[in-house]
Amino acid sequence: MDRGSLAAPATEVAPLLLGAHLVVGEVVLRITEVEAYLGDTDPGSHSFRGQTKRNSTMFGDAGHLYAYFTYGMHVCANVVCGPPGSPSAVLLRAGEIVAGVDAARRRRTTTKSDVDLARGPARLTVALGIQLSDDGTDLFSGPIRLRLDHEPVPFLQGPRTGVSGPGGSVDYPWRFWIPGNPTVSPYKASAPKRRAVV
DNA sequence: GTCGAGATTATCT
DNA sequence: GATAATCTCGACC
Repeated sequence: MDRGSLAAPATEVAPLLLGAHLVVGEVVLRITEVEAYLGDTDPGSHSFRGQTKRNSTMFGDAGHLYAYFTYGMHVCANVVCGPPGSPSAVLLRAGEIVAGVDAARRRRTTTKSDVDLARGPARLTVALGIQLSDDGTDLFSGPIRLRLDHEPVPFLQGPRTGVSGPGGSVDYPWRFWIPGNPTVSPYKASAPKRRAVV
């Protein structure tokens, strides 16, 4: 697999990234959860509203890193995919540190367990040391490297829970994750215990 | 473990 | 001035 593998719709690239390794310095992350963003189809995407200076990277060539600030405090990392002109990307939501745990944990002192080191989009970037200045980095020649030489892994896919309402479901949050992995986001549909009504 | 509210800043209208 | 692809902390079960 190489850069060409990323020149496909985000919904097809997303499962390819599951189980892939992202190498940043001495830290190696195994991707366990991603989310596909098709800019011209998903209203939730930054690019849906048109190209701006911030998301211009997402309009560029596949195989580049799209990093952006969110909520002022956090950085999220995406892998740009699809052919040029298609503002699609895959958001890295969660991962598992398989090497360089020390370096990752050093950056995230608030985190206790190794599992929590990269459980979450913003946490992931902190653990890897990805900054806003890394936006546009080539994932095949830059300091941040994406390795797609892994074996295919089983994965699950599903829309956001609770949005299955008829007519009102304009949301298309294509989420892909590796089932059974502890690093996958815990906050999903969680059925309310038996507390009072919501 | 699960639920609810606050924090904080770059970017866009 | 309003918004946002989130995280953390405290409280409850």
